[in-house]
Amino acid sequence: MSIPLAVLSPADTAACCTPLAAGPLSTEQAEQVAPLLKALADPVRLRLMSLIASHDGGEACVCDLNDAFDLSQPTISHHLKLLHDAGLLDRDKRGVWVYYRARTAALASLGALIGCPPA
Amino acid sequence: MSIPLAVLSPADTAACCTPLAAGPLSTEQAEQVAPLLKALADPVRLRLMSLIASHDGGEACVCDLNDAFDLSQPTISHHLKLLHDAGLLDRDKRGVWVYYRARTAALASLGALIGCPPA
DNA sequence: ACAGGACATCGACATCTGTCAATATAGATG
DNA sequence: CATCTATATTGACAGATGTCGATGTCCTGT
Repeated sequence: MSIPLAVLSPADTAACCTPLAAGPLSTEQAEQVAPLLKALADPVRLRLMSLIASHDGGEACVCDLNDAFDLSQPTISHHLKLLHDAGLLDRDKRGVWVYYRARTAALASLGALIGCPPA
Repeated sequence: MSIPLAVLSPADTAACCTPLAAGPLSTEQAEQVAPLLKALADPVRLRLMSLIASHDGGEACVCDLNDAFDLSQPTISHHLKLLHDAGLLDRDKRGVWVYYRARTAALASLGALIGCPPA
């Protein structure tokens, strides 16, 4: 199933700069956006996202990610699942390895909703 | 005490567009940013921020905010405290009333870190 | 000084979250 | 098939989080 980003992604929000300040969010909108922020709101998951997003080709193998943390393999797998379930990561299994790719469109929409640097 | 936004606010991040993808976040950076996201990662607090940020003069009285939710007054007070402690809201007591103001600079820095719409 | 209203703090509670060790699954290779 | 390796799932547990009712604090009028 695809990720419902309708709240975030319409072209008019691309006009940029704190739609948060553009008008009160509806309860429904808030309840759709909060889970995305919650998925990002953890130091480990933030680092995972930045590691993946900044990796060559915009994707990274789990095997590389495990080594970057002082955490157990199941814990990393758990965080990756949360990010994937939230729609912030795409998953691609190739042979024995699994590659995750950052959904930059989702990140951009989220960032735009929170606030952009004032032109 | 002032809020440490050094991780976010230097002018070079204003260049915009997913610094998340610009390079791996350090553990320290991730641990500084995550609490800000965590403060925002709740439907009630998201609505509070948008209500305050979009209110006349960029500030709102608690008395108005309480009415906008189906929650007890202590609960709203609690959420406001979290946002204030995270550095996303300024607090200003005037007489019997307390006014909260959105820290748009903090929001903009956060938004820029997560991602902006590709130019 | 007193009473009333606006907001914060406290204590309690159920639920959610991050972590691990143990185990399962699935693909590659002998 | 048997085995090894990479990743996911499960079960358990300590600690964090959202909510409330009760109570405290501080300002303003009377």
